[in-house]
Amino acid sequence: MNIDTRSEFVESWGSMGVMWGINRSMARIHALLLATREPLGLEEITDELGMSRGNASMCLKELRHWGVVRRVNLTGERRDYYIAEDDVWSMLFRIASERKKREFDPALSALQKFLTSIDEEDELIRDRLEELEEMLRAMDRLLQRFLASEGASRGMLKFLSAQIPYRAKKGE
Amino acid sequence: MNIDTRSEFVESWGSMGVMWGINRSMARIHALLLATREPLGLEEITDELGMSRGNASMCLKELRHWGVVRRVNLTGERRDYYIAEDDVWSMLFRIASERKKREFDPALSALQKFLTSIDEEDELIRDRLEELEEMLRAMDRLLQRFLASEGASRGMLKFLSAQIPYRAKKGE
DNA sequence: GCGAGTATTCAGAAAATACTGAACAGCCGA
DNA sequence: TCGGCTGTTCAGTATTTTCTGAATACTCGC
Repeated sequence: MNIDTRSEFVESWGSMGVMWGINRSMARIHALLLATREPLGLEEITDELGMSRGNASMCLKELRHWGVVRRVNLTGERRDYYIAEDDVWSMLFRIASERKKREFDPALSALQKFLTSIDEEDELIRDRLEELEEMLRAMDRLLQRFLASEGASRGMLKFLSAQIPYRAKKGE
Repeated sequence: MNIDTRSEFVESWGSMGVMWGINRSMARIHALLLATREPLGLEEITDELGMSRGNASMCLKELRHWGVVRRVNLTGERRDYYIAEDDVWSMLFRIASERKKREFDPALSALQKFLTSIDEEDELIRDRLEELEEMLRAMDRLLQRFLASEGASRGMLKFLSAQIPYRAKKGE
């Protein structure tokens, strides 16, 4: 295993974490565990990633809370060790659900409420906001469906992807 | 038009902006313009939203850059006025494309590169990362397709949404 | 109960991000 | 050319988010 490509993976996973709304440290720890066969102790993690024990401890707590990291006890060892769950998707789904609920849903209902209060003659505003509302509602239904069942969505994703003919990206 | 429901819309749109990676001020200005028939001047915006001229000016610049706000000149007026483009989706698409390129694509290719460097016997790691890679690749293709054509994607979204039988949300 | 080794917490430090407002620039009419 | 009005910029400030590390808590063998 090439250690450079591994740390490249760890770092870019860290950056992408932001996309899902989790912070860099958490995402880096998660990536490190994903990429490592042996359970890692707190110290190995802080050494490898250069972060404080406190931060690592809190991140691991949260990662366990999301259900993507598990604490294991090695026989004859007092220290705690951590491994990644094989199931990476569950995290993404839970986080996505959470954010939808916190950010998307309130915006959609505020829009719907506002729509009912627009004056009759205000066609320009009404039209464009109705269009917007329709699209958001469509997205809402899709998300609801998609997030409701992890297993089904995995299958759906693979299926949909298979339907799309190959199309080279720029530069390939 | 009810002014309270309007400002509720403006504020929650501001919060949702974070989801798309745009900051609160930008999203609030955008929402205000979306919800207003008449072109607004800088001062009206800063008054209504309680922000500084400097901040508003920079946000408007960026909103114009994304192509969702247009500057108009009222005859006989020296000041600049701003209106929202009717097309709200274009912003979401462009921002999504940008973020995919900046955050998603590098993570996927780092993962792919790392996969090629995993030792033969490392089945556990290889298996789970291959699974992950497959899903990300599927997502990549979908996004590529979806983001490639705004018009087609709108249609697709509406169509897919129409396919989903109605399902009440909790509490409805 | 004590001490060594480890984990957790959290107040404060540091870093990242967003915002302000004063200085400056551009424009126009007098 | 000057003065008034408006827009833009950006150095500095405020706010938010993240991280650190010392204090504390826990656990186990003695």
